[in-house]
Amino acid sequence: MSDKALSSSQRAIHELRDRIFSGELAAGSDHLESELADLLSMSRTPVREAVLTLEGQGLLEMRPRKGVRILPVSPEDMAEIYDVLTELESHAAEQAASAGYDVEALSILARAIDDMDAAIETSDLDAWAEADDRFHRELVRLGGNSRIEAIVTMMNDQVRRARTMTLFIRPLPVKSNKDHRQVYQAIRKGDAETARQSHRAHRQHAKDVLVDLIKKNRLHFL
Amino acid sequence: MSDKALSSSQRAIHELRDRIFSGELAAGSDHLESELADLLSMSRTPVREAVLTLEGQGLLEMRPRKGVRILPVSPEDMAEIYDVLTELESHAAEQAASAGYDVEALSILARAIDDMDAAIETSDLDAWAEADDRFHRELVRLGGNSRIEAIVTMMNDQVRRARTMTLFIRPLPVKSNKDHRQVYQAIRKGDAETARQSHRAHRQHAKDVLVDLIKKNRLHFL
DNA sequence: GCATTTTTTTGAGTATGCATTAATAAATCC
DNA sequence: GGATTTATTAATGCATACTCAAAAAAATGC
Repeated sequence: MSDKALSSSQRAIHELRDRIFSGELAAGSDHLESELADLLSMSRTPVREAVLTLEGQGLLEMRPRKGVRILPVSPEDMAEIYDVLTELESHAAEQAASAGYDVEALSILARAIDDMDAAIETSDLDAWAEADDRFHRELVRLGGNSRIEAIVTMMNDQVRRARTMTLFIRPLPVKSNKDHRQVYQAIRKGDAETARQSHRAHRQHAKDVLVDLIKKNRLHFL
Repeated sequence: MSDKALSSSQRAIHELRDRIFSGELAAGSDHLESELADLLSMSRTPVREAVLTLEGQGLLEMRPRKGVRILPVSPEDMAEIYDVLTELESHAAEQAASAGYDVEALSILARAIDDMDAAIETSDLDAWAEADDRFHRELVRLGGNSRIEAIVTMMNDQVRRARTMTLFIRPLPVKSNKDHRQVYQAIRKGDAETARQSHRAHRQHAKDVLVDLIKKNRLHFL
């Protein structure tokens, strides 16, 4: 409906991203430019442009003569990424708390928390993941720093496959929503320092759980 | 000596970056792809590739039919960027402190601090800026997170022009080195929390000074 | 003289072809 | 037979040309 007037480059970016996230283009696999061009039924030019863009986002790597490599994510990468997310999201939480938003402005956040609770009730992991993602995205948006938004989006993209994989092996995130509520309350009260530290602790814990999970399950390159 | 075997795309990236930093390609100015291609004596293809890359780094923006726009940096942008730098560098400081580096491993840091002192003695602002940059780069490197390194580099590039401009209007950073030494000492002692908070305070202060300076001097778009 | 339509221009997006050079295979030498 | 050189292949990097749509200019109508 909307990609009617989408350029080939743009289409290439989206289609490649989708295929990377779905695993159709597997982590660690190599692909010639011409192969990708054939796959997407376009010439090499827009494919090259898309690849260049995605390389900048850390999703793949151009290796002259060896093809485009879909970057795998090691446990070390996960740790790096979660540290970045921890720092930047906590800052966003702090800023959001300082901004003095009213209840109305925080409704998306509240909704996401409720949805997570509901999802856990019904053990609907996909719904939980979606709501969790919504919570974090909105939190960062409320932080009001467009660069942080962009970086966080990038980092999340980099771990998307890993998160999908682990979603069904990890323990049910029953406790997690207590953290979310705490962050929410702190923001509502305008308590910047508590918002910051609660979210920081929340994220650090998530990092530990995930990295551990990946190591334990020998998912060394996702 | 080194750009002997450099591809046109790579050359385009470097030359465009240099011209953006020098101001030869002025902030806010628009340039057709063909114009840039002529400027660099190459075809549009490698120029487009370079432009795409630099767009990903936040240095310019492609606006179809209107040309490539060199992105200006507003005081709000500066604030955003410094907040990112503050969070990520403090984390690096914390990690560096936790890593248990010995004196030898911290020598570059120590050297940079000494050089800043010397530069202030002789009021050599360029030397001071260079050493300051060296200090921050090394600190981030010691933090051991490659993504943080990349992001910090990107953010620094985005404010490079602004920093050059303000270097000669800002007050002599005489006090600044006390902060640096404090961070250094904390890292040496392995005191992660102090390292983190000292650097955080240092960066936050730097942000306030710079943003204020830019506003006061009406340098609204650098 | 202003608004609206038509024409022209021009710049970006894409396909294509070719030159270059790295990687692979073949051939030669010891 | 193994190692080294030479020949072949093939993927990339780049230039070029073409298409199409947007913007500017010109022409027309009122």
